[in-house]
Amino acid sequence: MTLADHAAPAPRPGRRADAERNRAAIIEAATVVFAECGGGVDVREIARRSGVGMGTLYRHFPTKDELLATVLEQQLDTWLTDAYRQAVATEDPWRALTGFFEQLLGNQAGNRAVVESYTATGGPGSACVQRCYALIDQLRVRCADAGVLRPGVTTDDLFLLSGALSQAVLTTAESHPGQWRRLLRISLDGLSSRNAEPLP
Amino acid sequence: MTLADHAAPAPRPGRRADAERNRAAIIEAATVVFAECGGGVDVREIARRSGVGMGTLYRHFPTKDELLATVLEQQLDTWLTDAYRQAVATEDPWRALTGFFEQLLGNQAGNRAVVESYTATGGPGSACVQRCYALIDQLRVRCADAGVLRPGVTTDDLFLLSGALSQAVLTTAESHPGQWRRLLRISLDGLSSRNAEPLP
Amino acid sequence: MTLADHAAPAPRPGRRADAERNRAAIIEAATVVFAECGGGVDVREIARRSGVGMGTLYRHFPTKDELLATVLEQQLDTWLTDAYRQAVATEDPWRALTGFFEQLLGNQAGNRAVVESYTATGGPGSACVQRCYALIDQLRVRCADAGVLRPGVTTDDLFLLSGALSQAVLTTAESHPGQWRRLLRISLDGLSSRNAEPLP
Amino acid sequence: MTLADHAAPAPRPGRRADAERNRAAIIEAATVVFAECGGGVDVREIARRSGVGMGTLYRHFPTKDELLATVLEQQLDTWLTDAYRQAVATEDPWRALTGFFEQLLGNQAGNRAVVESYTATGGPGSACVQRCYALIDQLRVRCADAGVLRPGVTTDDLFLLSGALSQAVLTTAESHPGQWRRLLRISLDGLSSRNAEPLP
DNA sequence: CATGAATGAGTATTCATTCAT
DNA sequence: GATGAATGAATACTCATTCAT
Repeated sequence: MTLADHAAPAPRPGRRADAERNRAAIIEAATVVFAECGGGVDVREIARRSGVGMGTLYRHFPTKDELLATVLEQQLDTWLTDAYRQAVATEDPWRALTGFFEQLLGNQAGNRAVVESYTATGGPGSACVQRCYALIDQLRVRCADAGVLRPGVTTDDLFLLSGALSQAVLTTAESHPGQWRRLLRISLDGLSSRNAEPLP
Repeated sequence: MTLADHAAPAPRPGRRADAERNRAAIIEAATVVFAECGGGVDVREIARRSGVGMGTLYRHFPTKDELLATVLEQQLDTWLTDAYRQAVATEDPWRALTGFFEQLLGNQAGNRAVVESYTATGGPGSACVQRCYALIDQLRVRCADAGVLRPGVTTDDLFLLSGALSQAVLTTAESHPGQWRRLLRISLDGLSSRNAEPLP
Repeated sequence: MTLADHAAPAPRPGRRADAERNRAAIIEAATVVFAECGGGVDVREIARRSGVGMGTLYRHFPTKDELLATVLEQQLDTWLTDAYRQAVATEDPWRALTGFFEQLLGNQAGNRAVVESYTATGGPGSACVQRCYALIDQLRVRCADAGVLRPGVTTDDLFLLSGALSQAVLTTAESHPGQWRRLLRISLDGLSSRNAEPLP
Repeated sequence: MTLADHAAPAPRPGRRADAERNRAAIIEAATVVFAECGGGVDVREIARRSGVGMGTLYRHFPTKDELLATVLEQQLDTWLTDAYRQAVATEDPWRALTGFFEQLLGNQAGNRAVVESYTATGGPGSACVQRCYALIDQLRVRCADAGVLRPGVTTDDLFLLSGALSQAVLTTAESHPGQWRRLLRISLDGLSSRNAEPLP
């Protein structure tokens, strides 16, 4: 898997320029609106902020859910790409893992819809979740090979941790921004090989 | 603070018996329904399962939110009472803290509305949150005094952790029940005084 | 089968008076509106003319289709009852059959929705269609026993004829009202035993 | 009136060839789609099956109704031409009339839009209806002159009969294909001079 | 006081038609 | 001329809350 596979906005050939611009406007507006208001917002609000009519919106995304999914996937994808880029550039396996979490979570601050989707299904859609899972798995293996990871820790554990922490990120987004970093540090310390007790 | 302050149903004087019975029935039904379906359920479903009419329901709780809050408060109150009872009965401060989390989270397994409320406001309502916060504070102090708690850990940290973990409880309720215990163990290990690095 | 089974408006016990009044108002308005505009009308129009809110309408009829079906059934039921009453009171079997058709079709003049439903499914709903079918069957047997009916004519034939003629009733409702009676007469004459050639 | 007047596609001079080809493609697709799905189909479906864009479709037919009318006219025109050809080739006036109906109705089997249009306006559009009416009139006169037609039967009667029977054709298209022929036979027998009673 | 019927603004989605490319 | 993207009013249905019985 390479970075380029996901970072590009995927310009479809033979597509009219303004259509592509509208599609982008819709996604951009939806990203903001979903993040601010959660998945329950009125579709009209998104259309309004996109500057397009309802029909246009529904031409590009045949369902509100599809739009939501697209936004979530793209959002998470961007974050994953950023986080992964930094992780591979980091020599120390443990720092790579730590940095990955920090970056991924830092991006989610205040994004209601993403966290909601974690709540509902355990992930915003299989394609993207799988990628996230795969990345975490890579990082876990590096740490395990280096002997810095607590024995018995699974990728599932790390993945679940990311979900739980994104909840914390959201909860504290307004009242105590940044407090989640303390929780992250605590959890990661619990994951270090210095804690050798078997997990339940 | 004593247990009795909160555990009793607070019988209001001059209240007809059947009114009290209705109120109890509403809360009982709402507890089940909110837990199963989340805060988004139709109020009618609650009225139906309570066996009372809509008017009665709205006489006791002028708003859906008020009913939700009441249910959450009572729910959490019960759990806190249980958890606290066990905590005070436990000599070892660390075990007391551990047991408290375990019991509190174990109760939340599958309760959609409670976790949702953590998501939305950072807590299910001030009165109850304060009590929870106070209990956690007591447990933290005991651990800190005994020197078993990582230095610098605040009550806010522990409280936020409880919220994050309830998210994990819910996420895995159906697919991987019990996996949250591993996360709890990891986090708590990160809280032990064996990890002495300062938190961010 | 007796007349009373269907003619009564079926007052449900324990039902609030105004609810029943509303239900009646809705059906009445819907009957008019569906007849005038066909099944495609906006539900709001029916609510408006009923003098009730949308919610009330949907409380009584959970679906537009259900309302439409109810109206059609009741409409047809009333007509059937009228037509049947006259038929049984008529000694001569052939006149009974003739009168039945005449009365049934005469009622349908200008009712768009009823004819539409015949178009779509071959009948406005099984319960009522079955009754209609059964009545026609009775009349057919009487005629056949009396030897006045063309041999080989089935109830299906008569039933289909009624549908085809209701189409004619509607078509000519405004431009040539009453012309359908000529068609009815022609068809019925073709059904008399004076025409003995076998049907295809 | 000759056949050639109507059967030809009326090539408009100064028209580019591909425009004419598009127009033909649209009509062809629309014919199929309207027949299958009725007049309520989405115009897009027709554009899709035509292989042309919406703009092209609306350039040729400024309105959906206009397209529908065109299709119906051409459709009926073709059928009429066929039916007429056979009618003039038939010596016996009664057989000519009978064959005309049979052929016309046989073509309509399963064509939703045509029957719908009969329902709505009493005919698919004046030009074509007039031709149909004229043909029926010719056949009626032949029969009347030969003394095989029931006295008093008008062209209006026959025309209305054709509409009523097309309803029957559609109704039974799927469940009892061919049953309409029995009804046709019955009605035509009612039209024979053997039935001499005056019509209402 | 209990009941549950009534309310009506709000929501996602469709489709005939127009217009920029 | 052709294309198909954009438009936006229209439509069926929901649900928190009120109020007549």
